[in-house]
Amino acid sequence: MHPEKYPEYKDSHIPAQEQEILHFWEENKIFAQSVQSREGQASFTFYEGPPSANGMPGIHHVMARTIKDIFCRFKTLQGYQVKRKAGWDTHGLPVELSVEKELGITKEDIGTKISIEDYNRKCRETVMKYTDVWGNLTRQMGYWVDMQNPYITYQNDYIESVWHLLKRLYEKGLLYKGFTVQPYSPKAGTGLSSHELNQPGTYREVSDTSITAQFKVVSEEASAFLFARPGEDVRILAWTTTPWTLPSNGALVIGEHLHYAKVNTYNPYTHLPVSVVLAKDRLSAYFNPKAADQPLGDYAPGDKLIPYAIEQEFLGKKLVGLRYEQLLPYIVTEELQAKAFRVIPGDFVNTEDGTGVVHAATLFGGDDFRVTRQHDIPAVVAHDESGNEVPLVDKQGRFVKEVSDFAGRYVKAEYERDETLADPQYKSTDVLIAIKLKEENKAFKVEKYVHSYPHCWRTDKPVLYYPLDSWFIRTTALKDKLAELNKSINWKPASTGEGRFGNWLENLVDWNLSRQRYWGIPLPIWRSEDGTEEICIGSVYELYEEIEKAREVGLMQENPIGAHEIVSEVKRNKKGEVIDSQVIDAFFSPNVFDLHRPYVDKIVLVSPTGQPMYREPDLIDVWFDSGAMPYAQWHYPFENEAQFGQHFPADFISEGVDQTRGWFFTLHAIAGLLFDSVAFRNVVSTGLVLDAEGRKMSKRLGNAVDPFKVMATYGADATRWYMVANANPWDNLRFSWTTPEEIKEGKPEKSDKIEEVSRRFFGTLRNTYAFFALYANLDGFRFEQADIPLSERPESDRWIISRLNSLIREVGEAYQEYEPTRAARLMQDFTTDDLSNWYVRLNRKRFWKSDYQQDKIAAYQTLYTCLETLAVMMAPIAPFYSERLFRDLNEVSQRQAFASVHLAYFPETQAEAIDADLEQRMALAQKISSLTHALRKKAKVRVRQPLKKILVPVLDETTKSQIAAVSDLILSEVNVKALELVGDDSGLVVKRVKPNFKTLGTKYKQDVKNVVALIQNLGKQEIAQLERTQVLEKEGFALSLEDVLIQSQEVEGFSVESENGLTVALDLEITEELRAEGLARDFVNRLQNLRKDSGLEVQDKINVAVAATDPFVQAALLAHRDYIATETQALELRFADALAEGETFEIEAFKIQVQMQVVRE
RNA sequence: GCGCUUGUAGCUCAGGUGGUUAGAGCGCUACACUGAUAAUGUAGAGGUCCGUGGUUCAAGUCCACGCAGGCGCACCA
Repeated sequence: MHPEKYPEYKDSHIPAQEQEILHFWEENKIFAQSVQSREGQASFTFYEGPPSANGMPGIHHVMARTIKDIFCRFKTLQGYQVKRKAGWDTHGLPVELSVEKELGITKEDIGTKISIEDYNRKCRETVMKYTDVWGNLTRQMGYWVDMQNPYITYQNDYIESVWHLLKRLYEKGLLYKGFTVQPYSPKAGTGLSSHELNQPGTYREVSDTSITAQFKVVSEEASAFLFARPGEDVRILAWTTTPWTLPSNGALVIGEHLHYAKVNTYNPYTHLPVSVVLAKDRLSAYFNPKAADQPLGDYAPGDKLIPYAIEQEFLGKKLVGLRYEQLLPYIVTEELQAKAFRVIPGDFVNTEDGTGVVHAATLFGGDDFRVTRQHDIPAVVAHDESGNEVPLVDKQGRFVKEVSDFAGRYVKAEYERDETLADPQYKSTDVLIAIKLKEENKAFKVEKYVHSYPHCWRTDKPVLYYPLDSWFIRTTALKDKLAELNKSINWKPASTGEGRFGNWLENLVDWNLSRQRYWGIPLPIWRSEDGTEEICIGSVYELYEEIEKAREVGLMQENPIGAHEIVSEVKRNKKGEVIDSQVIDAFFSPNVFDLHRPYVDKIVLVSPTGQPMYREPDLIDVWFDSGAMPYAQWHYPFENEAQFGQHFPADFISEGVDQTRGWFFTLHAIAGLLFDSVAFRNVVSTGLVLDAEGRKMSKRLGNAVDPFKVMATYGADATRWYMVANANPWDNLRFSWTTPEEIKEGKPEKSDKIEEVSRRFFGTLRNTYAFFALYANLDGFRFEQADIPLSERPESDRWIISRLNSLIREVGEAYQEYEPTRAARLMQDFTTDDLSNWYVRLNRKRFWKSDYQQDKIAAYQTLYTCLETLAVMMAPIAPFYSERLFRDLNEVSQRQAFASVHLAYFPETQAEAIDADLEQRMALAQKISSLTHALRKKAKVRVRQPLKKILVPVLDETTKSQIAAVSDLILSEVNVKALELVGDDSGLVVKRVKPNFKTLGTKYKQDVKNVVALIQNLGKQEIAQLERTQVLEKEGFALSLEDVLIQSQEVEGFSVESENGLTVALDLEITEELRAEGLARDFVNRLQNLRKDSGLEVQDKINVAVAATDPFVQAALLAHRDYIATETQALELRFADALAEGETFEIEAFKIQVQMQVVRE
């Protein structure tokens, strides 16, 4: 059984309708069907970037998920099988912070007030706090993703896959232990996160000893330009506020584009002549201008004023590569001599203070570390007893023994005990270093300097930037490959791929995996205490086996991971005695063992030489978790190997642009490093959703938009459509809408774009459907007849079908190219402009007037086809209304075998139905109609008044025949009797020429202006001559026909309108005959209104009596009696002298009495 | 600071490879239409194309330098 009638809706509440559709989907498992029905077809792989269920979803999630949904649905319509597994990101700092907030604790309390065990248990509970809300959002917005079997990053299977990947990296030599330079508090013995460093009060004004040191330039070929005479002492000046880093100096950094100067002067401490190099902008800080004119030779040691002379100036890049002598040679190695002590460029150098030259100590500064790495400058290091490389300052903040002069001394006075500081003889290390440098002619200036410096929030002591152990993935080793692979990825927008992502890859540094935290995937590496032996565990079973080894040597009492189950086969004789027993197999059965901390920390393994090995305490970066999802979501390689193979790499992913260095990178890196492949082929990076003022949405500002509220007001479709159609997904979206409360309060000045979409697009589409349903139901049209061939349908039908097919092609291409905005706008324009405003408006009469014959059926079929096709094409963006529309149509017609639009197939373009010429003709018809309307308006002649003719001057034959073909359409649209095309020969057309700049520009260059003036002043004869002979000589210029555009802009004797070269003239003369017809039409109009006001149904018949005194009116009505009767469905139109009762119509100056009676059958 | 991105009408956005009158929708104003009617159509007003300089016969479009907003990076997830 299927319905006979198309549903007609009165006063429909859209969100409620969407609820109905949700129920339909759920009851009939449409989502599951949309996947199952594509079984065996090519698969289209989509990866869901896991959201953290730890926070509430915002409106931007609707944006991101709409984009994901669109392409998954589109590909399904194309016949691909699109599985989409949901996922949850469950680890990481935000979870920890929210737990700490909830419990009112800090990181400090972990291990004391709360055990790691309890803390992690709390994290596990908290992280899924909002899953219900997320589930609701997913459902409400119509986002189809498989929430039944999501991957969850904290699950053991997931962790095991991650471990497997880490082990593979380890085996390839891509996982190593190194260090990063981080803020470090020697007194607390711990690194500080930037979070901790951003606490109020950590940055304080302190007064430090600052030293401007002299670095002696090595005289060689590259530096020859600096040496004015043999044996000259040339030194580069560099300034530091941390003198304790000077023994570790490895390079000097300059700004390539900064200006530097070489100055001849004397050292203020040793009084020796010296030539120093520093930034030109900094000269005034080091030299007194009063001494500028003083001859160098006049200087005597001890003089207050030290003379100086600027010898030469140059750009910083000239200094790059120069070598200098090591300042404090405590550590001397061949490698250092070969590679270090060079001038290198750095983009962070400025001339606000110092000398414009920055001293770099690889291990004691973030910039220093980065810039020296980039230029392959080795770090200055000592060695401990085990031969490991160690920095020149130990973890307590003291110089190591190699720094002989200061061995064992704290590098900062603040670290000393109070008694030590109380000693009047005490001199800080900074000061001692300054003294030493002064004595050795290596200091140019020493002074106290007040600046802001970070302090540890726990000990109040200054922090050091210090190298701390970290585990890294050697991404730099495969940098080129990653960049190469990136080129094959289709990025939307392309600039994110080439620019943001491409640059990131170019400047890639090794990926620091280490996090000193509690809730995350533990690094599966066990190490002996001396660091000489280590093992990386790649599976739960491997861990089991290693524990067994440890158990054998007594390091572990039991094996918490699992057990081998020994299965024995025992044979007994009849008496029940054992005659044979045999171990036939051993199965490993894992225990329920949480792979998180603290449990894994308790596991001690044994090295091949018998040393105990302890787990490296770090957790891994949660970004590795999410980057591992292509593998770990399937528990690959332990299970689902085939599944994985089929679904790698992804065809499509999409996330916010802020994920560029996040998920996009980690996916790419892991796939590139381990699988020599991209992880995704197409990626749409979406922009941000901002508030109406362009500010970022945040809880703090209170401008966050609640997605549920928006959808409850306008429904998911309008919200989705608005987001897609309004701007490209990669542009930021200014989300503007008016809440129901604001409407009540009356805030009309705020624009509401969702409402606009809802009304303008969905409203029009609903109206168009309602129009169709109304008449189709009356006529019983159920699309039972065969399709009427296009050739037998009228021009306007063929036109809209042609437009529809063009639309199918364009929309298909737009989706295919991941341009959803283009697709949405195309469909929107088609619906409002072509379908509703032109096709339906022009063809209304065919639906309600004529008999139920071929022409009418053609009209129904045409409109039906447009609506149905539109429903399928818009389904990816507006899954709800498209479903409603499709089902409302299809339930009656049963044309398609699908219960849901989402099971249907994307329409194919019928190339033969596209008629470019027809589309051009119709465009002309639209333009001419519009111009005619404009003329009527100007003359204040109402549309119901028929007019005699319109004149259209046309010069070329193609346009002529095109207009002729659509003249009937135009005439009925504008209510004019005739359309006359006037050609060249009529003598009515006045021609105008416009310069064609494209040809003129290349031909005349500078003379263009003169030629243009010439062309604009061409007379009638000259234009005619140019047309005839193709050329015209005037004032020395040889014009050819292609240099001008000829247009007919006027018609003699008529008022005209023109646009883009098309001109229309309207004959405004109204004959008596026309006037009578106009009156009849007005009469019909009034009568129709009366019918409607009286509440008659469309199909009701009436009898009409008219009393009109004026002879003109009588004659007019009589002459058009049949017309009036047909239009108004009057069975009888009777004329009377006077009527006792009834309505009075006022038309022009006439009063007409009318009585109307319904005819009941 | 570095990198990416955006800036066009009151609002939201279009404006291949440079071509002279810069467009659309909404909003506003006026008018029209009235068997799609809590719809619809037509027209009008509304622009320093962020600024400055340059290239060019010609710049919203190309180049340089700025200004403003947004995002990312600066070892934060």
